[in-house]
Amino acid sequence: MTDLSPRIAEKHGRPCAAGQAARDDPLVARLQSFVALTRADLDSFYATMEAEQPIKKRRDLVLDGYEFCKLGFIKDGFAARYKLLRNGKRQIINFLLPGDMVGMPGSFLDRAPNSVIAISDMTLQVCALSAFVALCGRQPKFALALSWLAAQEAAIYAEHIIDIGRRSPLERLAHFLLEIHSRLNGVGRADDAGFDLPFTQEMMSDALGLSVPHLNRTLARLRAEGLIAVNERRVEFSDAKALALLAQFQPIHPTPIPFAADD
Amino acid sequence: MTDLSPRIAEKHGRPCAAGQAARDDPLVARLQSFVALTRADLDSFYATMEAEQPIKKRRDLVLDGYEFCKLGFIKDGFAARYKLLRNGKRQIINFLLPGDMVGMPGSFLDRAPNSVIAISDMTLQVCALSAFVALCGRQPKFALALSWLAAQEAAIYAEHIIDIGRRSPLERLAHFLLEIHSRLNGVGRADDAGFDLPFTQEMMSDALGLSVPHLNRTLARLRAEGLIAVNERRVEFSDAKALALLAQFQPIHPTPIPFAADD
DNA sequence: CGAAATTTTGATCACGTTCAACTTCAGTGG
DNA sequence: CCACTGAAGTTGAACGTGATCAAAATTTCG
Repeated sequence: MTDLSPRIAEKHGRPCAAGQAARDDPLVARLQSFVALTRADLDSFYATMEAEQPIKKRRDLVLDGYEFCKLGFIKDGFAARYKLLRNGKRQIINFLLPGDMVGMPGSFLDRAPNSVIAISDMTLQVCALSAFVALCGRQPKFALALSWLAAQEAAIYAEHIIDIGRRSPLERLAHFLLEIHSRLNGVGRADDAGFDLPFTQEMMSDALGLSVPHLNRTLARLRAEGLIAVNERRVEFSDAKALALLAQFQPIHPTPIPFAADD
Repeated sequence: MTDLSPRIAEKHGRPCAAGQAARDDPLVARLQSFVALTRADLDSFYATMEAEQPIKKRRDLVLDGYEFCKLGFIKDGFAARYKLLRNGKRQIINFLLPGDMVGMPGSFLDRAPNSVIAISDMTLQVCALSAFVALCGRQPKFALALSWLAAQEAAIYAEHIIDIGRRSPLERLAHFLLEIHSRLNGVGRADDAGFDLPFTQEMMSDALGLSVPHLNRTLARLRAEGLIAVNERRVEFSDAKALALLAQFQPIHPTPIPFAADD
């Protein structure tokens, strides 16, 4: 029904055009795990983008309570979605990594339900939500891709609820490290052995619902038990097997969009 | 681009056809808050449904770790999305109310990341994910609607993270009651004064990351402080103002899908 | 009605918070 | 080059909240 260019004949799950783009665009890398994108698709996608914005560390990207109607895709850098409470406590809901979306769920609601702050220098691709909607009208696969991304987001949040609600601090931290590693790995920002932690302990404690001292001790315990090794912000999984077992970690993999026959 | 029947001429945000359907279908009631649906739209939507399934209380709808590729829409009754951990603890991620979706996010991943169980008798409208995708190819507005629903889901999860992570048990329970009330109200299952609680205290404690005794005491405290009144499973908000202040509750309202000119 | 599930109450204790001090390190300007 | 500053990480001691376990009271349901 849509104008799928017949140029690509490959089977599902193994797209497609533009290995080029995939290499420098983490979002494309993510999308290609569940939807085939032709070069034409990518072109019309990039055409909806307004600009590639550089963002300074510590800049607020979204403000809790305000209307927000852009869609931002992180090309590089890190951010945190959080909420500040009356009592001064902060809960980090999620860390945003390359390939993640900034306007979700804020742009879909009358006002953003939380804030987003850059925790490193970033580069962002931005478009108006209405422009993306228009694109979806022409090519429904993008609307479906959006749903798929949103579902992944929800699945990640669900794990965070489980982390904070019922996992012990040790399991919680183990699960967190594995999750971040898995997500970074999915966009080519980590290797099998480990990754560079882009967060401070204060941020992690605010994400995991712990106090900073306790997070610190818990991290020390993971080290003491020989599960991880940390130096210079780099985390190595000394015993990935045991760590995954401790955390009961199940990686999140999207299923390909089940297009009927063609595609 | 899609066949929007010109039959309806009303302005945005105030749809449209089929007040009939809206009255008995909570999903339609929800959708109409952010997308205009013609009678033709509804017809093609209902046409993708396989069946209207009655479900018995305590039935498992989705099993953690198994592939699941249906989309279920709750017409009536209640369910809980949860995860069972090795240590026997259970975390309820979300309660599913009339108008909620069952296959989110399970059907979008290679395997469901959590289980869903019916906590009352239910009636469910079910379709294959692939059938819904096909519908979206013909009418992109449904794909967008799916994204909007997913974004709402994510926003609700985000609040749960904040609840469990950084709100005191009292604030947490207050927030929970207000959230459920607001969601029930949105599909015509509650009045301004209060609502019928369809959950046991054990379920609520598993949702809020508390022990049953502590949840019970916290509930008693809300009563003692004159914020709510409970009898026969019915919750009345004696002092809704104070309750919302205590919980820092901000209701979640979707913004209309920003279609360009027409529609 | 009887059995099972749910709600309520009580006593004890462990875990994680809080608060405080100290260390380490990177960046900056004198 | 070193002193200064502020941010981040580390360690310790005391306290309090909420878990745990147990049992009774109450309600629901087969």
